[in-house]
Amino acid sequence: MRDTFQEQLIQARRNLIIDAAIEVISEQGFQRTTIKQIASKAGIADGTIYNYFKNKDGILTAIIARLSEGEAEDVNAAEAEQVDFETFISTFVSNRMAEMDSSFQTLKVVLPEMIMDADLSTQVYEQIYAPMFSVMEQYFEELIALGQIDAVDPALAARLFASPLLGMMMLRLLDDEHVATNWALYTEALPEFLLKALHKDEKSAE
Amino acid sequence: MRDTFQEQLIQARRNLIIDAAIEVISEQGFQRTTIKQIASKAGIADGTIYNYFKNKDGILTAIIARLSEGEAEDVNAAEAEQVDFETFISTFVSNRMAEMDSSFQTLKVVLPEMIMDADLSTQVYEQIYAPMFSVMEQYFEELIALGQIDAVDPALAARLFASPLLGMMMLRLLDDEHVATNWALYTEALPEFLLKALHKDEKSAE
Amino acid sequence: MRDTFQEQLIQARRNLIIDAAIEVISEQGFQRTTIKQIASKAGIADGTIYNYFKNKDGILTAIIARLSEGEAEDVNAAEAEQVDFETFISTFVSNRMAEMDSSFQTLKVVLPEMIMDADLSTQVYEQIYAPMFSVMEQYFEELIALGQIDAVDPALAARLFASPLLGMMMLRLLDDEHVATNWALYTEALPEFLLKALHKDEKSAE
Amino acid sequence: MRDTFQEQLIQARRNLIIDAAIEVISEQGFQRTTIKQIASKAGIADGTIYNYFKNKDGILTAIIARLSEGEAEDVNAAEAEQVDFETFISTFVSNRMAEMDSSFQTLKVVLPEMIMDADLSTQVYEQIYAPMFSVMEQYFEELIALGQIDAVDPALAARLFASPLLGMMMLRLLDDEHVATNWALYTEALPEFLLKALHKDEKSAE
DNA sequence: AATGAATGAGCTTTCATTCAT
DNA sequence: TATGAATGAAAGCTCATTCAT
Repeated sequence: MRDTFQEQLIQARRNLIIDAAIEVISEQGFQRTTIKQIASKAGIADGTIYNYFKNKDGILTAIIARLSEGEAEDVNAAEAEQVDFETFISTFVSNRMAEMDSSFQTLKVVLPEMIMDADLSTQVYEQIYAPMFSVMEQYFEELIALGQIDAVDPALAARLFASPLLGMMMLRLLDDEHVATNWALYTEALPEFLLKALHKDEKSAE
Repeated sequence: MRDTFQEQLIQARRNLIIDAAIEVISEQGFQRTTIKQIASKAGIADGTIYNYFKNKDGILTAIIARLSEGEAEDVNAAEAEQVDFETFISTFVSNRMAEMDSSFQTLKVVLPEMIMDADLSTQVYEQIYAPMFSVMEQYFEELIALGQIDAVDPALAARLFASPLLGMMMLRLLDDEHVATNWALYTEALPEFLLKALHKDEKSAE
Repeated sequence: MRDTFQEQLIQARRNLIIDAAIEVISEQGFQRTTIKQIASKAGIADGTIYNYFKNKDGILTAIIARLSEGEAEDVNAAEAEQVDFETFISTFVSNRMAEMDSSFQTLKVVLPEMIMDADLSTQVYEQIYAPMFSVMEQYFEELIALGQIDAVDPALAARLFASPLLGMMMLRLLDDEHVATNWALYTEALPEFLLKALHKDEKSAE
Repeated sequence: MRDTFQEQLIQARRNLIIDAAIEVISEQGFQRTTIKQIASKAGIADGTIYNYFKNKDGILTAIIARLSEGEAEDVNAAEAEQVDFETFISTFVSNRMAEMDSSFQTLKVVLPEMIMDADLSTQVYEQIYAPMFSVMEQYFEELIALGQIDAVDPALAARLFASPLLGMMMLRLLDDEHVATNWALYTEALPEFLLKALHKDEKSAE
């Protein structure tokens, strides 16, 4: 009981620091951000941070860990529940788009570091994206087997399918104004875009 | 004559340094890369770099400048020549994909910095992407007017159209193995993907 | 109470550094002195200096500030109290000579920088010497009006009056042995020297 | 003949560099001045300077050497010719003041370095000032013997005598405007100032 | 003899990390 | 546990000096 309370306090403190870190780092990058800035934003002293994190990299690791928390479940769910393709797409799109929107600052922190650090990239990719693609590949395999989409390499299909969403993310990260202000519009437009792009071409079947 | 030769020598030296810089920075990021590392990779002394670049940022600027050299021409060309949509897409896709492939390391250097630095992002975005989108928007406006694609906001159409390509870039940057090893395959698959996704839905027109 | 104690600690630290700086700089000049040398002489680490001073120039500024602390008061006092000329001279001389003696090392630090940097010269001059001359000029104007000294430009009189003192300073700075070892003797001799030099020439008045 | 011509060429080159050096150094000090700046002002390449001077310090040495060229002769002359005191003073003052005026920039270069470097100070002092004071001391000894001035330590008398001149130099170096613009006036006023200050006090003799 | 590109030692400054309080 | 002053390694950058041309 006491331990649990203590642990919760510690978790709260860690979260406080992580929140502050994300806010500052998302504006200027991890390297350019100093421990002092993070501590100052969190309203604590520099040294205190080292009671909660081993070192500066530990903060980044914690930020990444937070990112992987809410992932891949609905994909599994969709697959498990055998929802039809159209429903799956719209669910998938709105979930991913909502996710990107809500964790935008975190992505701004993590993605540059992933691009710059091969090890980190591999680690996060295998942890977050690989499982997602794995599930999607299985899903697409089934769809192909069912004849609902054209027969292609499922791995390729999964990545083609994901690409517009990743592209939206890229545009958001690059501060494209139209995308930033019309996020909802893109969330609406994407399902049909994907559906048409992936759906079996009726004419070619004739 | 002599001046030209001198200038060429200087340019060659600058390129040598820029090449070395791209190589090192693409592996560990701009901030983490030291002048010593770049100099060492280029086979010269630290101080020599400052004969060719004002400071460390000057190197980044030069890398960016190199990125903007080969941009936006064929888009203009396509638009100017009024090529039909199908041809335009496949040309556009293969050009962009080839570009991304060849300047991959440079993108690995520049993109993280763009994401982390709002000013840099704006500058590069307006220099490279904005013109591209501007041309594409005009193109899509015409297509809509001609009834070749469904009537939507041209800005949105342009971004939807670009998103799978940007998504491919994202996957490359995140070291997705399937994308990296099958780049050619994706270059082939994308035009049809885009064509179907954007083309006027015949059935819905009936 | 706590704050005051903290502030005193900080002041003590600053003084420690300034003392060390004066000692080292007076021996080899500001430019030639490294932060490492000052820190080493103060018995602290390089970085610690930057907790107390913005940068290297900040140390010089602090040294100059220390110089201006004890200036110009007795001149004002003498002027205000309308002391007779003879008393004024001997007071003025012994005060100035004592001042130069006690702040000799500081002068060795500041003066070369003043000579070499026009901006600094102007700043310090206007802060320290200009007020002194201004008061002295008023004093000499009165003396001339009272017929106690020959009628000359008060500005010139003030500077002539100050010149032997500044000359003594110069000789001290140039390590003249006789002046250095007989400072007290010069302090005694100067008042009469000045009195005779400036006093109204009785014979010429006849 | 050929050698002499060659040597003259070399001397001319050296003088060109020294002139450029004095100009630049007098504005910002020796340390802050770069070889590049001196070379640029002299209209030659950096490396060329090293054909005429061993290193940067060699330039300073040459500047100092130039300073000692025109010294101490008229003092000797005056002493040798047994000119009367009044004439001696006015000659001495105008010579010294003219010297200071003409070699002002050089003094601005050399003096700070002398103050900052004990070895240099000793060297220059012994070379330039010590002989002057030595001759002056002899002169004052004679004057005292002749009863023309009060009996004091000749060394002290010589320094008191020199102090107003050194004070004028100090004021010039510190950019005192009144002194700078009225140099001629001070040259006129100083002889009487010194004469009265040093002359035997008739009243006290009564 | 003149050049100026190359060199690299050495400077100022920053900042992650430690630790006495 | 929280603090923040102290630390010192390591960075970017300058510039006296060298030397191939």
